[in-house]
Amino acid sequence: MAQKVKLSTIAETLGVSTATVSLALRDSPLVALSTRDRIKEQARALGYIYNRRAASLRTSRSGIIGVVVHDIMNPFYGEILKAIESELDRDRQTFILSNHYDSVEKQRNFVETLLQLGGDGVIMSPAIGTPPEDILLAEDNGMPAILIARSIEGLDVPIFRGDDSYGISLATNHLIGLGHRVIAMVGGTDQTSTGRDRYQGYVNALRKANIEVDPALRIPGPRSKQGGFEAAVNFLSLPQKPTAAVCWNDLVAIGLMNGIARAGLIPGRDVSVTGYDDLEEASIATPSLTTVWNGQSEVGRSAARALLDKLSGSHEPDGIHLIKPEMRIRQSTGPLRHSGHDNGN
Amino acid sequence: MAQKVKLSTIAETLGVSTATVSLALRDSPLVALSTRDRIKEQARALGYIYNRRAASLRTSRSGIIGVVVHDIMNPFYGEILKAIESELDRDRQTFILSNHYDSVEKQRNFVETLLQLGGDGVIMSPAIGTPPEDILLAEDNGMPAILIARSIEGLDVPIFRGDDSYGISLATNHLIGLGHRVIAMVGGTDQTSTGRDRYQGYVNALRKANIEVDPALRIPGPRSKQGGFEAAVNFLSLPQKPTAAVCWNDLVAIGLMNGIARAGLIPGRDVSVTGYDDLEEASIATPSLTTVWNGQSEVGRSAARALLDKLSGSHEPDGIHLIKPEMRIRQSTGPLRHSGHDNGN
DNA sequence: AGTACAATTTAAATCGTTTATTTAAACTAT
DNA sequence: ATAGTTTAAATAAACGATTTAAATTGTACT
Repeated sequence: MAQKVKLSTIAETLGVSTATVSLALRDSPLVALSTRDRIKEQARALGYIYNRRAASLRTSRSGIIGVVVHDIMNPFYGEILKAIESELDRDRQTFILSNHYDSVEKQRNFVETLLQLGGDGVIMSPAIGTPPEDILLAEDNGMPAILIARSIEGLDVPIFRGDDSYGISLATNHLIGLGHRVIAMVGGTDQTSTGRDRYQGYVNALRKANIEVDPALRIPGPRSKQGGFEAAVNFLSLPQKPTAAVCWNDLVAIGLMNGIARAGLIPGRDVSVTGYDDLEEASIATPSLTTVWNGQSEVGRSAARALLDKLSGSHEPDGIHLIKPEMRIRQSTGPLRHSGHDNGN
Repeated sequence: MAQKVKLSTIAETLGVSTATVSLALRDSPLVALSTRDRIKEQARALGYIYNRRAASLRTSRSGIIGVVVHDIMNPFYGEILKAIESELDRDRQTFILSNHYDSVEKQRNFVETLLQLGGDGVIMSPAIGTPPEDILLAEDNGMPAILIARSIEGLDVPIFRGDDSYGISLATNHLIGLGHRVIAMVGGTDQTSTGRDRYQGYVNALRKANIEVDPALRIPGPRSKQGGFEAAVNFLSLPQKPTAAVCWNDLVAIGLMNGIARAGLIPGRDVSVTGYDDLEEASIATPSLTTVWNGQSEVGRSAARALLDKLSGSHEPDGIHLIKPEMRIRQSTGPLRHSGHDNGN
């Protein structure tokens, strides 16, 4: 590798000062247009590469934004990330992505690393059990945080997420409207705000329809396709013989449908299943999945926008921003058939 | 935010020099153990945060490694990324992830950004049409590159990938062994090395079994679940009435099976379908998918390892590293039934 | 007491930018 | 011409760490 080209290399070969070069490359009107052109041309010719760490050392803006979620391979987060990416790209910000897999420690390491790199801000879907201090660590060191998808108690940081309680009640009401009375809830956990909200929404909808809430109809845990698949056994052997399932998300729903199909029943006919999120996949599943659109792209876009606005000082975001979910009715739900799924028993 | 704590803050409050503090925090034997302890304690007490950009300005090692692939939401890359992540984590390297969506320009921007940030190295699955110069840009500026999954002609950079030609011939042979003679190939593109290799493997296997290769049986294009789903229509209306499909990857296969099911046929019985990659999802699909394990975790792990070794100077990797794929037989393939999929016509 | 040696600590240069302040040159207006 | 403006470029001081040569201190031995 040839000697590294830096501002001073350009300056020397052109017989000007580094200050002039620095200003010229950033198109400052302080340097004459003709000089600017000469300098830019030379920079290109020499293959100059801007050294951001040197610059940010001086300016204390790195152009780096961190994003940490449970699992970037999970399509739910994937859709959010895609929206964040396109919003940040537009502002020419570099973003550093990480999974925390719900490990508070991994998450803290990430925030720490980001601080070391001089990150300008961070967007996070906090790990289960995140103590407020871990978020404050960022804020206190001048790196504003925005939360997505999950809240943290006792913390005043802007958050963007879907209205889970309302959303799940949409799904539940849809099933009730189809005549179902024994409706299970499959997946999720009480350890996240999202989990509690969704269960609450399910309970509320049942109550409002005067259906007794049977805690045994809840199968907590699954959050993945694999989990939903495995939960099918459990679901099919519930003594109350549910005719429908409100699932934690689309992945669980698809997994559950696969499990149900594997047992010889036809999802959408013998058992109605709703998902949550409306992933791309929902519409091509077999049967296509009735689900609730959870505004992933909206969450990602507006969280990123909020952070950028805060950084540029143009607007200070705060409080909770709830995106209104919407029902998407497809083939995985249908009217109650009186045989139920136990083959006429 | 309180005044920023830096080395000199610690030095002053303790009455030592910044040199001592710097050395102490990195556990240099040059500084007395007692002093080291005092300094570390103070650093903790003051909430000191190491400034990596300042340090790397001096040391020219940033601890940043870039990874760019087609689409991180694609589970195939997801599994590779997971392996890379865990390997880099072990070495406490930060990794910056990006999609290029097969845009050469987006990919070049990423490399450029990485250079600006002082990235130590980059792992890439190059975008379609990547000119060798774009890789050399990295190498020439002291940032070694390692390729994964896809090759680039005329470039001497280490690469790790599955043996596509061999792998796809495994799948093809499996179908031939089951009695199938009219076997379509669904998905993929000639624009990547992978695409050409896989088609070649399919052709070779057919030839070796003395089956005539009919170009019309190739449905190029699809690489996603959605794509496979849509290709079903096309597949089912081929005049040669194929009884089996070798798919580009698991996603296409699953999509295709969904499409086939939607048309009233039963995949695994009426039409045999093979996937490629052996994603987690393959085993829970309905029917479970016969596929070829493509060594994603192995590719990711060894590519990361190779880069780290190169950076540490302990070993210089080079050449092509082919991972041997393995057959995974499940329920989506079965013996040829003489009715074919056209309902006895 | 003087010397040698090891164990600690420090001063100062350096990494590649940015930016406030100066200087120099070129115009303007009297 | 001269003082006053504008415009253009240069100087030099940061930013926050690392690193090496040099200085300081302490110990041991003759």
